[in-house]
Amino acid sequence: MRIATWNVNGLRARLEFLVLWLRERRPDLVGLQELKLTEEQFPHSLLETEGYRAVVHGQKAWNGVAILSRHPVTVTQKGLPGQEEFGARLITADAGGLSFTTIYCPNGKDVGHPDFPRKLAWLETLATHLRGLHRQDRAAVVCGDFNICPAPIDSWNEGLLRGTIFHTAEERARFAAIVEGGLLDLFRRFHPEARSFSWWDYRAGAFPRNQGLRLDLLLATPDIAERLRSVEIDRDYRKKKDDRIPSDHAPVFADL
DNA sequence: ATGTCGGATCATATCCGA
Repeated sequence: MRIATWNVNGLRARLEFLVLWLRERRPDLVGLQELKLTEEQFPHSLLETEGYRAVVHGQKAWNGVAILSRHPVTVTQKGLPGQEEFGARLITADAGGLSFTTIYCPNGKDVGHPDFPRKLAWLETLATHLRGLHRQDRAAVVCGDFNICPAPIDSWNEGLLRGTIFHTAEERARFAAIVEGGLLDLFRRFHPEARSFSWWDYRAGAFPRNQGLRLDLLLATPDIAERLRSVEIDRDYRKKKDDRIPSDHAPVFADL
């Protein structure tokens, strides 16, 4: 089974890219973030012709998450309870014999911005919510755009950026509390030393210079980590394809 | 070079968020 996460940065702008990727990689289960559309605008029928059912938690213009599945999928949660005012950023479904959650963490903007403490509170709420979810003691995946560099190795320049957004001790402590609830970072488990990134700013030639961050993660319970065969950051799909503009995030996928 | 995107609007140019 192939599971994946991808921040598409606007599904309507990325639809051709998404279809090409689905055809080439054939994932079974995909968490998508930053749809930037309402559920009514979601291209259900087009994706059905590609072999995918979808559950969607959307909103106008911003945020929005969805789960695509080649197999039957049942939504069990839309939205992070208590944090709804921060937008449509969480969805959970049962599919493929596991609980699959995808999240889009608030960006936080910078450490002095009012959104920064709100981001920390959102992460604390997520940790508490996931502990409740995982108390059911079943196979679970939590994936998405965490908007955190989990460790110095996950940044192109920790020395320059330490203490700035994505690189603070406060964010890393909230992230540690999430994984300490019983989740493993599949990419880091499979590639303990790799300096690989999943996001590169559109500006300043960041992608050709490989000035990126690893913000997009597949977390899973230990029973799933035991089944892990490979994990890959799909850097090819951060590249322009013909005249199509890529998302600023690459997909990440794992084979179980 | 804070150099680019996607989406919305008091729209065909400018803003906001990332």
